[in-house]
Amino acid sequence: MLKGDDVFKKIIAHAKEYGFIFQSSEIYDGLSAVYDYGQNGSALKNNIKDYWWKSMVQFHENIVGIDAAIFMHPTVWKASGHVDAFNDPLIDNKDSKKRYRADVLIEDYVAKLEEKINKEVEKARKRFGDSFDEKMFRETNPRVVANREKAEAIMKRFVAAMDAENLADVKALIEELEIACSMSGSKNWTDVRQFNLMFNTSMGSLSEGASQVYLRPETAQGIFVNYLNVQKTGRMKIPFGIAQIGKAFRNEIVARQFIFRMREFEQMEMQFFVKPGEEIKWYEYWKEERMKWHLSMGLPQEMFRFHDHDKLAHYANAAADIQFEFPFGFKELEGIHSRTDFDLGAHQKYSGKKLQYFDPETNESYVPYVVETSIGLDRMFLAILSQAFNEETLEDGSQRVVLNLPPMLAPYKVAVLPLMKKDGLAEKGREVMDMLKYDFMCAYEEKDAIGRRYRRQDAIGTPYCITIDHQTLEDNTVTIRERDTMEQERIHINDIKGVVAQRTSIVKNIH
RNA sequence: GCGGAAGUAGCUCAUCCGGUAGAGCGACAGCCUUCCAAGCUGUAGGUGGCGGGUUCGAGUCCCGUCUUCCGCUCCA
Repeated sequence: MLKGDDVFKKIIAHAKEYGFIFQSSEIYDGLSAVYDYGQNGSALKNNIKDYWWKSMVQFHENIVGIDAAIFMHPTVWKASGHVDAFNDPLIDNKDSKKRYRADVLIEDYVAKLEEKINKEVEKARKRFGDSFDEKMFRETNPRVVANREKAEAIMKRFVAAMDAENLADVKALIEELEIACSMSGSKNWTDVRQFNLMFNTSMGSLSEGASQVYLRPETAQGIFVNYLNVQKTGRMKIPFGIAQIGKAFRNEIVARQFIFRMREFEQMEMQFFVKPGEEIKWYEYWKEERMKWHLSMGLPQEMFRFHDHDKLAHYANAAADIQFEFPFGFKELEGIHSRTDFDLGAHQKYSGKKLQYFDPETNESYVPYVVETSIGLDRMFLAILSQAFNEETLEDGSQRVVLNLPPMLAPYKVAVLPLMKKDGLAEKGREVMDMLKYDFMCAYEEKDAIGRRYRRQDAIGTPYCITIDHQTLEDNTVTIRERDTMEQERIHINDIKGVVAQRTSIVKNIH
């Protein structure tokens, strides 16, 4: 992979120019942090999905796949903690650039008032000695009463403003109270904004009476709520896993870096259900397995590293990222988390349904522990694309831009190129095309010089080019050109299918 | 969100101090050519991101807005 500041820009430009990634709604000036996959991008993305799915589901007897809906019962997100944890009013100090939760600022202010009251009380206690009647003092001392009434008024107004979703009044309150940023001392605040991680929409055709539902911010909950369904109908025995690929939505405040952080994105997740006490063993197992998976695609080892989390989320007792060295640095690509029994436990509590597993060996029931592997499909796409993108200077001094994609992931596996249109070469090319197209994604091109067509295929990462020349008409042989080396060999038409299948197969990548 | 930069043809860019936009590549059609882009001919493609303002006249100056990139901030 190339490095440097310009490379990322080049990759983005290449992704657009060759039909991999377009900005969403581009003709309307685009929609921020939303992207569309074009003709080649969707093919590459599907191939990544396919490889992941096969690696997780097809190659593991004890892992099955599901496809849960994006809409889920609103209580799911209460149980998961998403509703409470990510619904905060935020405000920024313009001078220090420091971001605060508006509710915390106000509550801190109120806490200070209470401190004042308590100091007042303590002072009085010393002054009056044993005869001090605290209750009486609190109810009658003018300063205490004033502060308490002020605190109560503030909280009342704050709660009312929040209930009415009147964020302007929350800001007004902060300004009236002259709350200053603790870092800069500045009172120069931005507007208060509600940070809603989750997108919401209404279910039901009439807006009144319709219930609010969320677009899921992660796919995992679709697996958890189906845990019992799958376990029972699939007669699954612990340990077992449920995999899923699907869209998720997060209303990121700052979404950037191309498809690295998008508002609509796709996750490939597998939740592995294990016996309590064995979760760390499986956590270590999946960390290694997932790293092997990345390396199986031929991506260089030095571009990956583990990053263990020191600070754990509320649901986890161990967590690590697999980071990839993107053109803009090492960033999270995949997460492996030991989620304990937090999710199933929470759903058991909220739903009132028993989400347990009866272990015939020990003759006891328990809520399984969960080890999660969760990879961002779009990030994987970007990792592969940025790793594959290369600008080469050839021996003759000419340049070529090539995507050295793993052959099994390439949008087109093979391009069929008659050397010339005339002399029946085009017709022969069509025959070859018809022979191959049911087994492989094939491109066919007969326009322009052969060299130019090779370069076009290089630019979209087609690993093999079949060229039909005059000799083909005589002995039914063609040349097959390898993308990375540009070397050619002559093979019989009847062997093309086998050769391409062998060289682009997944099996080649499995150890 | 804050600060900086940018936005002109599909792509990369030009257009002097304001005078109604051009090139290369690419695309398309044809010619030539028996193996690694840039031979020949022709054609299409732009209300200069969008909206206002100043001006006789704005791609050019001013304001707003959208989008992208970079830095900071944030990120279950």
